Amino acid sequence: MPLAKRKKSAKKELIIKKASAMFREKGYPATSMRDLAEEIGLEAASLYNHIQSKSEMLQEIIFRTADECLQHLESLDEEDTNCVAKIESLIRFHVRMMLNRFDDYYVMTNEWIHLKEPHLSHFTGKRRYYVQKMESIIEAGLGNKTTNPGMSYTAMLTILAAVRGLEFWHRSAKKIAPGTMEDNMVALLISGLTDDKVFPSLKK
Amino acid sequence: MPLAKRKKSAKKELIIKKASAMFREKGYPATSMRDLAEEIGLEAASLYNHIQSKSEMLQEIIFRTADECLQHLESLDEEDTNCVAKIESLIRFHVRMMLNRFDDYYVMTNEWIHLKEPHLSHFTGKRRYYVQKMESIIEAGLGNKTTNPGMSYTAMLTILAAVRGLEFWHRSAKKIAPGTMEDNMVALLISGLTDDKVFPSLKK
DNA sequence: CCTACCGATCGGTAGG
DNA sequence: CCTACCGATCGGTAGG
Repeated sequence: MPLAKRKKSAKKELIIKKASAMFREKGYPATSMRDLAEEIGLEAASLYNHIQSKSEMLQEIIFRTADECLQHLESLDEEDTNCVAKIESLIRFHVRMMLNRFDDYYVMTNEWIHLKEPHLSHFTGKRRYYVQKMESIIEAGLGNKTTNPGMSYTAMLTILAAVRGLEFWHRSAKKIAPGTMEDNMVALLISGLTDDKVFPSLKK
Repeated sequence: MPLAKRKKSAKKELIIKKASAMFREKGYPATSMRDLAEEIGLEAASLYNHIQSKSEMLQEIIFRTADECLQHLESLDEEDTNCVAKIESLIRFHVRMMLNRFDDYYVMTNEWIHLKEPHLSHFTGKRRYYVQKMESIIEAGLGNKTTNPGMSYTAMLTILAAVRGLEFWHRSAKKIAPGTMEDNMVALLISGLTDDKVFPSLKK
């Protein structure tokens, strides 16, 4: 790729990165292209030399991040570890995404409603696929004779929600170290799934 | 109160209820007063005979709901049940708020960022008070010799986040009944807190 | 990459 | 409760 094109592409990445931070901070509809341009040091009109539109940026942020999650899920399939280990891997992956890729992950989980069709359906379709697969991994971990109906669904929702809730920890003074937080989440959520009082049939 | 005033106040409540539903569905900044007016069957200008401004509606929705949560927390103090029962009561209260008062609860937890000062600080102050009190209840439930640092904080975050995550269940086909969902959440989150492998010192 | 500008839409007001 | 309208701001384009 010629130098000029590589530079332009690098600038596009910078713009999208700043956009992700602002979408996270103020929400997509409340972020104006003029705010974004100022943050970067351009006039608003100049942004359009690098990006197509505001909505295109939202799409890029969300689908890139979603595809990373899907890729991790597929890679889990190829491992031959037991199901509890797979659930732990899922928790750790999402916690790390939330910590290391805070803006992108937050925008994906909170701003996807502002996608326009057909991208909105495209996203919800991918998400439906992801959560179903995740639920089936949890279900396999619980064994055949689960006591409560819909518990694998509840657990899947709770894990994803718990990670999303780390937003408040991220915003706060952060008295707890990232590694400790990750371990705490695993302990709390896995122990709930491996507690014999709730799930007497769990295969350890 | 004279009849005319009572009627006007009832219409205000109707407007705020519709506003809550729209703020939840599309987000506060993406909801226009013209959309809201159309939903109710008025011209946009006529809304201002009943409400002061768009932001005033957001404030009313959020602070009313927040005060209900605070009131429940204070009432917990007066009970002399043990700490695990208090945690269970907290979980059940929030799950029910999420189910029965979906729009208001969702707007409070997701749209508070769009409050203007001084209301924004007012809200974050109340929330800080709430979560600290909630954390101290959980900490008391864990006993003095908790194994992991910051576990009561993690548990508090996880409980609140898990309830917020019920949004996806609410949007979905709802194969699981509300009562079952509530029981599942309690089982999953409480068992995590009462698991001797994680918390050997828990006072039951 | 900027100046200049477009049509559309926003929250809200005046006046009846 | 409506008509008519305000200034501000939005995403985006033309033309250089």
